[in-house]
Amino acid sequence: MEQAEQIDSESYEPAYSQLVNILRRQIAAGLFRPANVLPSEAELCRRYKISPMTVRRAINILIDQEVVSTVQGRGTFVKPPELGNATFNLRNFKALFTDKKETTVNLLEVRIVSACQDVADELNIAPGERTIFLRRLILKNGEPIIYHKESLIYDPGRPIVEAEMEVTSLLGLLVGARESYFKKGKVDLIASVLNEEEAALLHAPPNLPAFRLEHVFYDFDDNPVSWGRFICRGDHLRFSTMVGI
Amino acid sequence: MEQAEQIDSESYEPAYSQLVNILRRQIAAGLFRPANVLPSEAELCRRYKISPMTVRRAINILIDQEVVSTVQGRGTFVKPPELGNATFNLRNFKALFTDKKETTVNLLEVRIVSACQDVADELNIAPGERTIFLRRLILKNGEPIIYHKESLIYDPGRPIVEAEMEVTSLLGLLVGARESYFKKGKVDLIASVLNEEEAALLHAPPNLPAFRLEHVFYDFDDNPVSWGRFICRGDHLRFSTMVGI
DNA sequence: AAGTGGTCTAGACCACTAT
DNA sequence: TAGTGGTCTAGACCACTTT
Repeated sequence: MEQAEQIDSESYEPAYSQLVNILRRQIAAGLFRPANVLPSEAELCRRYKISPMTVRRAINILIDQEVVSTVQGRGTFVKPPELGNATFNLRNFKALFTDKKETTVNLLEVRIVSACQDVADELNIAPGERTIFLRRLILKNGEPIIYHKESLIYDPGRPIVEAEMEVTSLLGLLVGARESYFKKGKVDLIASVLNEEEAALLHAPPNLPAFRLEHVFYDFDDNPVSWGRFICRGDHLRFSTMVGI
Repeated sequence: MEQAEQIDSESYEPAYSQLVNILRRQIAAGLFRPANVLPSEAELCRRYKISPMTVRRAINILIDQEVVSTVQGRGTFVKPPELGNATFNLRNFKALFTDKKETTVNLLEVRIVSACQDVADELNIAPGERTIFLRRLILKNGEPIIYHKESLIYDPGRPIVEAEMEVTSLLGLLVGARESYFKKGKVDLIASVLNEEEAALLHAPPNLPAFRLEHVFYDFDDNPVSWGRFICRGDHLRFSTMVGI
């Protein structure tokens, strides 16, 4: 039969990973179709001469790749691709920042201001309390593509405030290139259009479609520390992903 | 010391999962901070009286939760939360569909049409070839919230065409509730605004911010079979996620 | 040399499903 | 009862880093 592929125990690639790839290839080739059952784990052990734990590990990986699902006592089944379990990540968004030759960050404004109502709500403080307000413009090859506004809790005792002032610390938010005083963050993606201010800064027409990426970061006491939003021209950013194999 | 928590081998919850939760709680509580090193795997074996494989499994889960990272020979380190590895899923989008009491789908149009240039490009056929063109309106509590346009390869020999005609098959795309003739799909998320047609159908003003969710599905020969887009009012949909713990 | 993560084995035992 | 997935052990061996 078509059982040509074997696992090379001498390979640099671990056995479980080889098996993942073998099974993915077989599914992609149509050997197993959605709702079909895969060979049992015991059978896979025999075929590929590996132990049950190694087979199990491979299956577990396929499960959280959403390629198969298992039913105890019945078997392992190929899952059809579902639009509903597509996931989008910020790789494209991050790529706009990470090329340091092409990307520059302009700090437009840093001010200590009294929190207005909505900032106070987001940061869980009383209106009028002092916050640090930052505005940044991210340029790629000299062209502005992202506008960032951020409000930070003002607390002289919290070293993060000083660090965040630096323009470079923006990268820290994105790729966590340093020790962090944050425990967690909440991130929202919202459909938007450029208002007058944003359009002017981004050299784009008002009402251009845009993504708004809002973020709130929390410290280890679960208090919000930073609230901000990225405004991204819709014509410079799209999220793309695959479902299935 | 604070080593109160132990693993209950009688529990319904597997040991590896218990350890994942114990470590997550300890990190969330600030016991281990970003850039700190976790106890070694051997140490965790001793502390929790479990075998190396079980500890390893827990660590692997924390790794792909992006909570920790490992360096061979050095140790396991707590990762700071990073905006850049936020991922968005379509749970909110799916939720707009799945409540069958509140949701109805109106099939506005089904026609066999000659493919125009852009549809031909997407479906990898010659312009003028026959395709099936569908337009659907998804209503929640009687209010239109999503507009769907789809073009399908017309091939009498392919049973999917008949199945796709049914309005209910839209759900199949989303949750894969049936056997599938698709191998994979490509999904794009794009910032948009409503045009006149969309605005009229969705009872919304033109230029309202909107998400455009484009999809192409492929068969097992990697040929595109379906191309379409969902137009979603931006005020009815937002994507939200967390980073860190 | 000692300590760390990383892979793997060869079985054991359990829970569930089919027949 | 026989076959399936699911968990777990107690070690072995390897690659890497630190001292």
